[in-house]
Amino acid sequence: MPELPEVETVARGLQREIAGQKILSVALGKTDFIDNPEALERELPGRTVVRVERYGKFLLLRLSEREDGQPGEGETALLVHLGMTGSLTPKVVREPQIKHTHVVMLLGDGRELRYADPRRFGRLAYLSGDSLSGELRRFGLDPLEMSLAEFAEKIHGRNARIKALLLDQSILRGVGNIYADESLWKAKIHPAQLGGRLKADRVKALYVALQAILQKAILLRGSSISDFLDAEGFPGEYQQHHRAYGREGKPCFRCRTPIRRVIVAGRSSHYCPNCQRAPRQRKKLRKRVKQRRNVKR
DNA sequence: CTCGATCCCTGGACGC
DNA sequence: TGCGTCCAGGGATCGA
Repeated sequence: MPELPEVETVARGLQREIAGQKILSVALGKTDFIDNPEALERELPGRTVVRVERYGKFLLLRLSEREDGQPGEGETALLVHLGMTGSLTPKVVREPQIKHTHVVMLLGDGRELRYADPRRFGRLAYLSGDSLSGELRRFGLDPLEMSLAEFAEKIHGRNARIKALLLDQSILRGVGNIYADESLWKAKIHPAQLGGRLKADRVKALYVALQAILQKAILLRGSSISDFLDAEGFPGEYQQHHRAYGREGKPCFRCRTPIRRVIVAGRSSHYCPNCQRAPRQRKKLRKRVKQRRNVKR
C-alpha cells in the first residue's frame, strides 16, 4: 500500500524517467476511479510533464500549457493516487500490458505511461487553476516539512485517538497504516491514546520517530508488502525493518512481548502491549476532558 | 468533533 | 482441483 515513502520513491523515479516528455495521446479503460475522464482525454494530449512531485500520497504530474491552449487557466496537473494497488510506470510499447491497466498515455519518446490498478481504489484527476489549488488545500502538513510546533498544534486539544489523527490526511498528508504503527511503536505510544492527552515530550518523541522512520523508509525505497513496485519495477526494502506492522504474535524488538493487533480508528493496529501502554477507559476520559478547547483564529 | 458502519474492489489465504 | 468465504485497506459518506 503506497504511503508517503512509496509515493516519494515513485515520484523520484518518474521525475527521472518522464519529466520533459510530451503526452501525445490518452487511452482509457475502466474509468470509475477517474474524476472526469473526458477532461483527461481532452486536456492531456499536447501537454508536457514538466515535473513529478509527491503531495501526501498523491503523485502530482505538473503539466505545461497546451500549445493551442487558451492562456490564463493557471497551473495544471494530473493528480494520481495509487490507492492500495495502483501503479504508474513508463513502459516500452511492445511490453505486454499487465492486467487491470486502465490508462495508457503515449509519450513523445515512444514509450507509454501506464496506470494499472486491480482494485481501483486509486484516483486520477486532471485539475487546473482554482480547482487544483483548492484540492491541494484540503490536505494537512507534510510530515517531513512540518516543524515540531506545527505538529504539536495539530494534535493539541484533539479528543481523537492518536492513530486516527496520524491517518487523517487533513492533519498530516502522507501517513498511512504502516508508518503510523511504526512511529507509534518507536515513540512508545499506544494507538488508542487520545491525541490531546499526550504530554509534550511524547508529542516530540512521536514527531522525531515519524520523521526518522519516513526518511529511512524513503532511503530504502519504501515497503513492498502488497506487491508494491517502484517506477522501475523494483520492490522496496523497508518491510524488513518493520517493528510492529504485520508482526502480530511476534516478539517486540525491545522487550520480547508478543506484538498485539487491535482495531483502532477502523484500522488494524499493531503495538507492543508492554512498551505502549493503553490509555484508561474512554468513558472516564470523556468526562475528564469536559472543558472546552478554545477555537483560535 | 468523533465515532462506527458501509461501500467501493480484487486477489490471496484458508477451509473443506 | 475447485469451490465458497473472509479479509485487507484508503477514502468518501452517512447517521448517531
